[in-house]
Amino acid sequence: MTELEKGPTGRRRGRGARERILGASQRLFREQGINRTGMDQLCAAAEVSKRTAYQHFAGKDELVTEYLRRFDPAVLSDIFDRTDLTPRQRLLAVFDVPPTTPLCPYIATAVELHDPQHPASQYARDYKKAVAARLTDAAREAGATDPEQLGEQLALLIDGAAARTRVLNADAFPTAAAIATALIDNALPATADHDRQAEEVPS
Amino acid sequence: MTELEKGPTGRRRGRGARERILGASQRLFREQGINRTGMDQLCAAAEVSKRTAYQHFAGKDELVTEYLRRFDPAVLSDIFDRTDLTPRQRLLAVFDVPPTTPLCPYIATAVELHDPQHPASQYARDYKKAVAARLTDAAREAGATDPEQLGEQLALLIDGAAARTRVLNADAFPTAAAIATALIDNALPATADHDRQAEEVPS
DNA sequence: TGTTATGTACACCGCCCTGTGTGGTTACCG
DNA sequence: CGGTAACCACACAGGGCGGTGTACATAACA
Repeated sequence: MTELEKGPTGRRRGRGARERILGASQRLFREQGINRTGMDQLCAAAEVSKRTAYQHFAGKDELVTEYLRRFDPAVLSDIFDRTDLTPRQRLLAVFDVPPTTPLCPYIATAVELHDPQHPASQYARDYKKAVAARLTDAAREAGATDPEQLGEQLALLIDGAAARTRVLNADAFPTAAAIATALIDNALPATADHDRQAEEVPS
Repeated sequence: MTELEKGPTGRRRGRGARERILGASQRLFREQGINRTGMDQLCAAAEVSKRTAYQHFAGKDELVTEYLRRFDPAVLSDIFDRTDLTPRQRLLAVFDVPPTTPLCPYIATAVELHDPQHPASQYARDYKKAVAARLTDAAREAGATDPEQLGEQLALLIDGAAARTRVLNADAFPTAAAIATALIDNALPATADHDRQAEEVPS
């Protein structure tokens, strides 16, 4: 269809440049990092002229910020909105990340930009707080004695697994899951048996 | 000064430009990040001519690698070599980091360089493994049922606290310490009481 | 004292970066 | 069919980057 209509240089013509730019950002920023990905390369990968890119985004900073906002649906919501899991299972499902994930882009972006006041860094903070809040909700739902503490602890485990996976080049999420199990079992003394039975027969 | 380095002929070398360069690296790389610190600025801060810097280090990559090697004595050894602490106290002392620490430079470097094969990234991996090994040793000394698991878990907590502190701009080490306490109490069922008493009267 | 390693001063190179100017082309929509 | 918004091609500015060339100064040692 329209994909086959190409210009002199083989680039796709037509509309939807913004989505192509953001798509290329997802791939390149994760694979190569933000600082090592130039706008030239990015525009080439998106099959978009440089001029068009700067008509959609005021600058690279704005593009980076917008790039970070496109993870939420896939990561946060998909796990927490599953109703087929018990609250306890939901708390643990966060650690069942497939090894395809290179690194939490929020941490990577915050480190690469190195400026806590950068809009993208602020968004990363907000996102991390939102995840902790979600975990706290699930912990409360599961009947934890101190839901806020457990939520914050599990959030730290996620970040620890992400950072350690990056540095060691080896999956650290199983270790985090083991810690999470111990913490949850400690925090849910009364309903632990019931929940563990529920895991055997999810529905 | 007392810092004497031998040349090919065994003679003393000069006035410590190398040390000044590495000192400036410690400050600037941590404060601004590696990618955002140019060699010009670095040499100016070290009060060293650019030419001299490139006579001591083949390139920025080599300087970065050497910069990473200068943390070991201050962080790793100082804590683990304290004999006035019980093994259990040593396992927890790692989380008593003063809030002056901006971020674990090993994680930051690995993320910034973004190349797992870079010598500095490899050294970061080695260092993280060494820390985990030290923790495992202490865990074994403390009589943990599975020292390797506990060591790896505590190492993950350290990295989690570091990463989270960076992203949230708030100290996450207390949370990590709380988790560590729970894990240690779980892993040291028999000797827990003895160790806790030993804390009251360290020597 | 003279020699040599060490360090200085500073201009300079080539590269890549973000970002723009200009003018032409294409797709959609009334 | 005509208008307009979106897009393209390409060159280029301006600056920072890592790294070098050249010529000179100094400190330590023989």
